[in-house]
Amino acid sequence: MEIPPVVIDRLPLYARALSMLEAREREVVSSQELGTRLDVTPAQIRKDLSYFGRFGKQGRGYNVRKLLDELHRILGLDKQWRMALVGVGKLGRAILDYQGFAPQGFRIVEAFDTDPKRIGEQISNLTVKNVEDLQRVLSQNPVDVGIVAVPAEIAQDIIDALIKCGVRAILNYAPIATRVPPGIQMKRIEPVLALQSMTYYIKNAGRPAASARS
Amino acid sequence: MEIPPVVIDRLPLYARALSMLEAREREVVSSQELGTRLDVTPAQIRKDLSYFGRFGKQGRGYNVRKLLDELHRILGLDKQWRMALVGVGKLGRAILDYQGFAPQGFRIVEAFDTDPKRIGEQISNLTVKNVEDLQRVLSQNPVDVGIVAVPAEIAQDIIDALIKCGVRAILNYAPIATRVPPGIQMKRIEPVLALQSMTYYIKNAGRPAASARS
DNA sequence: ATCTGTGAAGCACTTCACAGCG
DNA sequence: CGCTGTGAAGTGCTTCACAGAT
Repeated sequence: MEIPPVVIDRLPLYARALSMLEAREREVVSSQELGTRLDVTPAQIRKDLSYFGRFGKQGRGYNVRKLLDELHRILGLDKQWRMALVGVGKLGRAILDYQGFAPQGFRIVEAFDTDPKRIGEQISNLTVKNVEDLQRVLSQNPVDVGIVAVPAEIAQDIIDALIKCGVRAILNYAPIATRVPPGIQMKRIEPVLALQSMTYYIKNAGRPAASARS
Repeated sequence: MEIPPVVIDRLPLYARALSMLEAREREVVSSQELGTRLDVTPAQIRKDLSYFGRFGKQGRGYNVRKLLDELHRILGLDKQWRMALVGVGKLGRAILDYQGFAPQGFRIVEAFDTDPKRIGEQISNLTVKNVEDLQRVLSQNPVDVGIVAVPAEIAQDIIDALIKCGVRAILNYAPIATRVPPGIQMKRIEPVLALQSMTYYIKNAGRPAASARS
């Protein structure tokens, strides 16, 4: 069955909410309650889950632990994922420092750059390697995901190189439209675009006066 | 007229591509070419633009400069936008350091934290202030946008406080579902969720063998 | 000849509403 | 009685296809 991409995008959201409930030792949750927490309609949640099976009990709701396990399995979150970072400028360093990936099973195991000043440098237990060695390094020790944190001008080349090395998913921080062949996943992280669409909605509201508002 | 939100989300993308073309002194571009660069169908681009007016010339295409100006006006990018950052941990510092906001007219003019060790610290020309003074500081000198880079546990409280201070748009880096009242814009930056949905598609492909691939 | 602007058709996603199970 | 699972209805977005402008 072909599952709508938006559904796949919501599953991690559900998984995260369930993790939180599990940490609080909640045993059961209804689509109603989950929906209120996540700002998603209960019908949406039930429909989304129904693409994958029947995980609930009528009259009761969903067993938190069981549903979380199912979602992890469905999303492939029951494995460790190896990632390579390309670009260790300011942004790249912040990504290496970020404590949010590892607890979810995403480990950065290689870091690359083009700048001779950075190559060889030790950051967060990794030695920065030359991008020219990307192919050699990754063919000996493949990774699943590439994280791109290079200037826009070279982002497409880096992405092409990563894909040649067998990377199947790319998390792209470079602010530019890039293309990947079919079958390769890519998601962009674009704070500026996010801001630029929000301004559309707030541009006419007028900044609140310096005095007002409680 | 009510414009589909997805349309608004694409406009900044068009604007960015046009900026690039303008920098290369391109005068005219067709929906066809723009679409190829951005991986959007030409019909989509024409339809999107048609919500706002008639900007093209039949048989020729769009004047790059003129269309870019129109998009800037439509999106409210012809102004400067004042932003306040809350949370100056590792992530917050990286955001303060980020060179991508200012050139697009987005300036971080205040930084707040709860940690006494950080309050008073000078980072990137800003003095970190106490979150308890948020209300006082922002009522004297309002900002348009709040950037939230605090731990998940306090993100909702911070968001509520920002909205009380007249902030109308929020860029949220905290990994948690939060709610905003109607009329307030919020976009989330969630690299982990992005990874967790991509794994669904690649989980069965099998990691390439250590030797293979050219 | 080329490329826009746009109704109409088509497709994808969401919500409804209720049968059926616990 | 409460809540799931799900066809069917409804909504919103995308693509088609072509009239019309240059």
